[in-house]
Amino acid sequence: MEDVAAAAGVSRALVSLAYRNAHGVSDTTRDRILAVGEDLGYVPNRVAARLASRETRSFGVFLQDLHNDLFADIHDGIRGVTDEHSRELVITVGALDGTHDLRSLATLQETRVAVIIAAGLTISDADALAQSKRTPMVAVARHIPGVDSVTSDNLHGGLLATEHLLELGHRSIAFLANPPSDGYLGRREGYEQAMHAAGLEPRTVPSTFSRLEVAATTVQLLDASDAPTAIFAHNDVGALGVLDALAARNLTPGVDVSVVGYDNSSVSSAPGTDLTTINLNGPMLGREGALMAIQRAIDPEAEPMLITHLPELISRGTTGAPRGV
Amino acid sequence: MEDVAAAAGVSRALVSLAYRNAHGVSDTTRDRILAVGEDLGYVPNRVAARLASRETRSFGVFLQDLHNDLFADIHDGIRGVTDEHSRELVITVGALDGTHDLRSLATLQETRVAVIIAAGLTISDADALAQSKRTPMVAVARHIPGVDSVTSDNLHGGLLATEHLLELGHRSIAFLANPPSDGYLGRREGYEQAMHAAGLEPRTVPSTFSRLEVAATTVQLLDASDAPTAIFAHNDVGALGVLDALAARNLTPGVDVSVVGYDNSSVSSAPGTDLTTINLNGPMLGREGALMAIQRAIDPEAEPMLITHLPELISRGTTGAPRGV
DNA sequence: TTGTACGCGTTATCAC
DNA sequence: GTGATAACGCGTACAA
Repeated sequence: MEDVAAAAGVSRALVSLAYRNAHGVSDTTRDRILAVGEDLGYVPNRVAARLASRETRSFGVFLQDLHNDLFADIHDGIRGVTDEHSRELVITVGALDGTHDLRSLATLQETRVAVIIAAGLTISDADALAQSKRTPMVAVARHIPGVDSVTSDNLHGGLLATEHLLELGHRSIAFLANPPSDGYLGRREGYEQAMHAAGLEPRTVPSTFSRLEVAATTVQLLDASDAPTAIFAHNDVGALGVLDALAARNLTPGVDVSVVGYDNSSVSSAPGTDLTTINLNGPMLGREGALMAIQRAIDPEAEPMLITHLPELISRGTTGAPRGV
Repeated sequence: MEDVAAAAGVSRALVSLAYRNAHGVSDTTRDRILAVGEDLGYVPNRVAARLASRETRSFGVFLQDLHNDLFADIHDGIRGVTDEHSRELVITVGALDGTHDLRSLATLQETRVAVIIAAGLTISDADALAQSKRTPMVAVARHIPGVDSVTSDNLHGGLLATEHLLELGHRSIAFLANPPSDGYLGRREGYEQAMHAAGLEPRTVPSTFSRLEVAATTVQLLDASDAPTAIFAHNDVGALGVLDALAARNLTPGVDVSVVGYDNSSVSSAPGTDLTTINLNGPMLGREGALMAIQRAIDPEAEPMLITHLPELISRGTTGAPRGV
């Protein structure tokens, strides 16, 4: 930068202003400076810029699992907003078993991002709250009390999914549950409430976030003497695992066994998948999360914000009446 | 940091060393320093650290499309290596239409990463080469002359896929091609060579990287009077689009129409998808790309490196003999 | 272990 | 309105 300034016959400060399109530098001088910079192969150093500017322009983004299309949807939503507001994104990725969450958040904090937009955190409410005291955080797809959150009513979604299956005539409905953790119990509760309301005994089968493992669990379930006629999976990735298991057993989704997922991630609408699911609307959650982050960056002291959407059922081809009804 | 040093009764330099687990700090002092830091709520500033250390420890990662499982695979492979070597990752994401590539590379360059690991770049060879002169680059899943590359022989893969279909007895085989660009023509050439060798006329249908758009193109193809009996898609995402189209027309993959993908991204092996494909081995490409980046960081002047794998066919359920054979 | 010169911009504060 | 000067920001590295 020093060199550019010297070669252009101006001060370093002016070079800085020119590169940032700041006003206070005449068009002619700016063009000249940029031309000289180009000539000398000067590339501004963002690290130095961040340090010097006490950085408030970039947001951290935590995405739990790149193999889950929902997080690609959320990322799309976030970037749609941040691109428009010319905010940079610092992205970190979790791990399927949730062991990366705290480390990723620490990284973002150490990078001094203005706000962390976290999608799919599996840490406890308490840990998340503590974390958000240090660097403001927006939780996406999860409600964390005391922390800005953009979420959807999971209990309601669980009710919708289960009631849909009940209305189709199913009585033997299993729920493939994710590992229990703060903030991810609503779907299970919705399922159990709906079952109880129908006078049925819930059948909650513990499972994981891995498509393969859900498939394995489902195969066992299907092979049992009391196999359910319908399966509600805690998310779409799980539902894909269920569909895998049905394929392995040569069963047709929606005919032999009904399947409901959760998320409406973009894969679920593909004709070849055609999964009945609950619409979480990842792109919208991402957009709103980013907008909330912008608000939070403006006023760090404001009360925690909360947006809760009411999810809807999207009925597609993987659900139908049980055999013999 | 100043405060921590004062409170612990040591110098700033020692605090720095303590936080980096560097040797030259006695265990007791380090523990004391960390305790004091914890007390004061001190969080080291990575931005400052990067600037001060003239940064050579972090790698930039460019992933073209988060909706494509291949890039999740590649990311997994990269992180497996970089976690072990305690290298940080700065991640940027492209856009389906390739318009984000240059901007993402510029961002990584401005962030002064040691090496950029780029997966799925769609810019021209010339642009990529020019870019790599500024910041060393490793191209993953693509060979760029003059740039470190970890790739797979796409022409060979195209041959394998087509020959597989020919051996099954297919004569009417269409290739759904990606938009033409440097470095992504091998699969098409392999297809065309194999067709010519069999005395058949290639039928290359232009398409895109979007699952939805490939599905739409395929539906048209299936509805034509001269619909092919087999379809080879330029990648797995495309093949999923083809499967979508088959589902929409109530056709069974591997029975009514055979489908071959390309990548063997982790979705393709799911029992419910069970896609015949060419194994690109994303996790391995990622690992090798990361290892190559480490080499490159050590010796920026070494000759460009190139690893080319010979891909293999993975025959699964979406291919079979054509009807009537 | 410590002192201290960096690294590389940004952002007041001024001068014309 | 244009441009210059100089004081930061926050660690790291190297000599002492």
